Amino acid sequence: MARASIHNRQDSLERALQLFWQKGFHATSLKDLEKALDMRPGSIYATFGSKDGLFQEALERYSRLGLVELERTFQAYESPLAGLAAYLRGLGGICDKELPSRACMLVKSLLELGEREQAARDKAEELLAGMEVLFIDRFSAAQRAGELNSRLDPVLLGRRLQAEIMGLRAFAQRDVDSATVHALAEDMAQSLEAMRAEEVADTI
Amino acid sequence: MARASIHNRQDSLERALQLFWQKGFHATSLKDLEKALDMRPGSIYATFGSKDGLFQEALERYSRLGLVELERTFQAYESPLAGLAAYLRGLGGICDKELPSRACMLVKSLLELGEREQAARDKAEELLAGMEVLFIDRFSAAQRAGELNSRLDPVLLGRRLQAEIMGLRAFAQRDVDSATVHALAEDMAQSLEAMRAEEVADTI
DNA sequence: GATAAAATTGAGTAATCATTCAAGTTTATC
DNA sequence: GATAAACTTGAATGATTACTCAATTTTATC
Repeated sequence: MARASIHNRQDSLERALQLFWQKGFHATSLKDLEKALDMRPGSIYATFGSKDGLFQEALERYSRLGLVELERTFQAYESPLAGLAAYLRGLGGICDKELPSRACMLVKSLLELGEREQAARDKAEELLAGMEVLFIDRFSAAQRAGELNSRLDPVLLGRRLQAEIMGLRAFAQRDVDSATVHALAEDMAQSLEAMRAEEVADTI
Repeated sequence: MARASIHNRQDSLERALQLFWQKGFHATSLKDLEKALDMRPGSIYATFGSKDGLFQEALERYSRLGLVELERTFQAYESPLAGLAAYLRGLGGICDKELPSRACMLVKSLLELGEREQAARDKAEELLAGMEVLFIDRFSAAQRAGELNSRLDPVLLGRRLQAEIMGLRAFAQRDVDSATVHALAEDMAQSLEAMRAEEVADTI
């Protein structure tokens, strides 16, 4: 029948993801991808269709893995607010990890891509919207659990948290000490925890 | 003697700035610049040296104009804290303005540029550091004026504000309503104002 | 108007870009 | 081992990239 793919598709995609995350869409050439994937142009195009298509698949993979880690963090904490704070504190250590970039790949893409890469741009938008929903859900859960004053707006809080994370990670892209980013994340986490209602709200 | 430059240097630089801010460094081609500046390659290179050099000058202009607006906002308010809050609220209207991009050009550059554009990257870093200093100064002034609890760290607050602004503007780059960004900025401004010490601290 | 300095032009460079496809290689099934 | 399907190869494509430079045009001064 057929020849088994010597290059695992997921593995190739992961390598492409690392490269795109580090260098961005425009600065990543097909030559770079050929080297990173150890594949010749024909194979790359047969497998992924186009540079643009490969990039979009990389975006989806990035987002999927990010969501998994997010959910995993949430599940480790019974309190929704504690889960969100823990996620922020985890991001404080982003400089200590060996990552292709400290900035979020979705944000990098959102800021880099223009009309000529509309499809990929839309993809990044869509995936960011998905993340936003998750944050909002957590704040809603916190509210249901009585952790949060019922007058606060989970939608606003979710968006604010997303903006805060975007900012933290963009800031971390600067040439700054790990300790600085840790302190920043800790400060953000404390702001979040300060929203915790002192007493569980009475349900009349 | 000489022929007077028909293209005002500042004017050309402004056009280049608009283009670079909108499309980023890599996606802006010399063809694009030729059209926007109405200059032929020879003139561009005689005037600015290289695409990279032109970009760095554009970065500097962007930062200079940004700093002017920042200082102007601060001077309009006697209270440092009120000035910072007003700047944040002003950013809430960023979607209503016709700008090349809602995201900060320095942040876009920081996230886009790699080792191959090290000089421009360093320039963006340096200019961001300059902005950070301004924010820190304002928080220090607020502390001296007794607006801020003396136990708070102006350095941390300044960095946090910069991260928050980076986040707000990156978020505003998403396909969101103007009202959403206004609400986000208002929320951030209120957080800032909530730091105001209720009473002026006693100077023992 | 002659001269010279400065500014501009635009065709041309070599390199790189994403992409294609005919030919070759590998593998599964008979 | 023959067949066929799947996969890989890599030279070639035409477009685009940043950049150069000899020739030209413009302007200031005399």
